[in-house]
Amino acid sequence: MTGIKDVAERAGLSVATVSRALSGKGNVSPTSRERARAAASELGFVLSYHASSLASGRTHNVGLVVPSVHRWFFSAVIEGASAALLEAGYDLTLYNIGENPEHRHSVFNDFLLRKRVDAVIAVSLELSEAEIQQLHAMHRPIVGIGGPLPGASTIRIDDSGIARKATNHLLGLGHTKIAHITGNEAYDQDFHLPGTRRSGFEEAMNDAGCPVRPEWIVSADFTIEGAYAAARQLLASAPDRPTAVFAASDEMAIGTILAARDFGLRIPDDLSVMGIDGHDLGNVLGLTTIDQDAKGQGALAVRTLLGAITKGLVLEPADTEHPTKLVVRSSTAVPKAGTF
Amino acid sequence: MTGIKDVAERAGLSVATVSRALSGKGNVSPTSRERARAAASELGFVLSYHASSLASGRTHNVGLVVPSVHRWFFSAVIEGASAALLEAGYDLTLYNIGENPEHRHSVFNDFLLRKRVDAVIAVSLELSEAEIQQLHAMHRPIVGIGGPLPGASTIRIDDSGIARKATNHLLGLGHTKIAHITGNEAYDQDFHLPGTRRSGFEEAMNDAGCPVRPEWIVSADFTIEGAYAAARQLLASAPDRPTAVFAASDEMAIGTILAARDFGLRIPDDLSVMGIDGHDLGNVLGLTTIDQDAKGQGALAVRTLLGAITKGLVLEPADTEHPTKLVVRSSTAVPKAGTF
DNA sequence: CTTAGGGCTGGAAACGTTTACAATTTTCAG
DNA sequence: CTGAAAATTGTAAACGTTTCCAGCCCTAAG
Repeated sequence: MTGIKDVAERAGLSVATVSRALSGKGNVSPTSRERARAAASELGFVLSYHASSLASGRTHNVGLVVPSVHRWFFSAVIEGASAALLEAGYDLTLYNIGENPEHRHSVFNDFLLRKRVDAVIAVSLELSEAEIQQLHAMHRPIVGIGGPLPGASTIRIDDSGIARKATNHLLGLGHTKIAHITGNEAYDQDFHLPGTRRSGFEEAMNDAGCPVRPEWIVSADFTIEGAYAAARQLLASAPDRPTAVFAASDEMAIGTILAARDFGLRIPDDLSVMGIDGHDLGNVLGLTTIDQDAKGQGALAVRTLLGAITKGLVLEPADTEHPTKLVVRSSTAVPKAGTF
Repeated sequence: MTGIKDVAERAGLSVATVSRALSGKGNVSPTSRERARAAASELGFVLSYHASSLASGRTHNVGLVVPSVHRWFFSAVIEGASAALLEAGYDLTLYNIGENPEHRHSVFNDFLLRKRVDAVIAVSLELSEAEIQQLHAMHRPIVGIGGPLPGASTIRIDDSGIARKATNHLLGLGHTKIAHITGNEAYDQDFHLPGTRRSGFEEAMNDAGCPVRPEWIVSADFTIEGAYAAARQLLASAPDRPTAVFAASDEMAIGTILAARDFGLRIPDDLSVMGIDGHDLGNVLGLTTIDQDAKGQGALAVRTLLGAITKGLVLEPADTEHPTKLVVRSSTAVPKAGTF
């Protein structure tokens, strides 16, 4: 394997100068820089990042911790972060926590501490005190997406506000009998995200003077499958059925649409449905939603971190609110006159 | 930061012995091992993987190259591989090629050559000669999933066989007017996967003496959205419509189901639909499919690689066929008597 | 004509491990 | 008990960079 020594020899320079020339740090004369570059490319030299990391303390590697890969939000964040990192020449190390508590434990207690990453992005993770400790023990910048993360910068959307916005969209169309599909306890513990969106929903309803009917608030696990089951129950009681459903995520809205079809309910004629997210499927299904640009959030997290890393700054905790956008499609409409 | 020296000092041993004790390699007396362990945990010592990698040449890190994260197959492979790697104490570095040709180029020409990974898993990537060269230039074991990869071990399913199996399932129910949704040219260039499945379909049809109608073979891009559009065209011609659709992937089958619903076609009464994959949504939609256990394939790839790495063997190219399973749900049925 | 200061360069000391090698101790068959 | 082989241990040399430091040359101000 050709090392930096070979390059130095070939270029007729010292190892130190070659290192400076190739990394772009420090002062090197244009002549030397060019000679180093030429020699390196002739030899097909590529840096050993282990050696480089060991000597410099920079790893050019960012850790991304997610609870799941296949769920829409996380895969979108991964794609956004991945592209941004690739452009910056950084590696992305993926830690998928999954359901297994042991995996979760080892990620926080072993993997992240190995000094392999320059920074960490944690997505939608509710962390225990101990886990937060471990994160900060790395002494690396951290950005949290989609949830609070004490002591770290976070990127989030205005959950309460968009829930109100969504609810108001339905109210504005004339709906009053609106059901809400929220997350279940597990998620609320983690994050309060379902709770926050639910509050937004309730506030908007109250402001409009519409009663919130407890039996029309059902919970699911944020997946299509889960919401499908929940929506079936909700929609089963034919005599008194909501005219609109606001789901706390697009995946749950999709589950609702599928369930509605099982009952022969046409959308939006018999039932208006909307969600929150900007899921790719939304387009096909004509789902009205609030796009939260998950890819953009991933990319923003990367930019935030890289900025801090290259400037060598300590990232002071800041809370960035990511913009969202109401996307009206065909799953919501004015309620049919005389619907119950 | 506490290093191995501190541990050695505290344990009253030499650095070498501590290293051997903690890594489990070489002979160490039980007493010393225990003392080393104790000292390490008291000090909260964690190995610097950079230093370790530099000295040993082992990175405890596997690279995973995928064309996309959000599509079902890839996210499933990622989850399978991720869990297996986590258990083995390995990091997973994700290279998401995406659509951008520049990203693709830099992954093969920069990232992978940085000697940062012990092995590489390439998923469903059609590689140019040059890219294959680059891969092998790493001198690291490689496993390909879901497609041929010259000179490397591959894990694949019997595409032709399962296409025949799927088609036979429909034929067995009594269908003769069967359409097929295949991948488009881009994918066939890459991979011949759509072509192979399509051949399987045609063979089964021919064996059964059923005509294959060219206008009933439509292509899409393997996504729900793409297949939705394609299926709408296919199903638009009401007077002469197939009674069953076999899609080359579950996502395309789902797109078909959504399109069918737009036309008021009931499934399976008016139209039987089946796919290939084992997509999570299949359960909700009652989709009959052939489960290819993508997670399992990811995990198998990891086990294959790790076996080779730990034994220090060169991985001789082998082709492993992963088993698949026909899952009959409610999207396929005997065709209605008298349907055209 | 001095001299301070800055650009450029090379030597060599890190960075924190692993591991070859040699030295020492233990084990055990004869 | 003896010697050979095996087990255990420590010393020190890698691993391939980055970066501190000192030296040199050159410019420009005084």
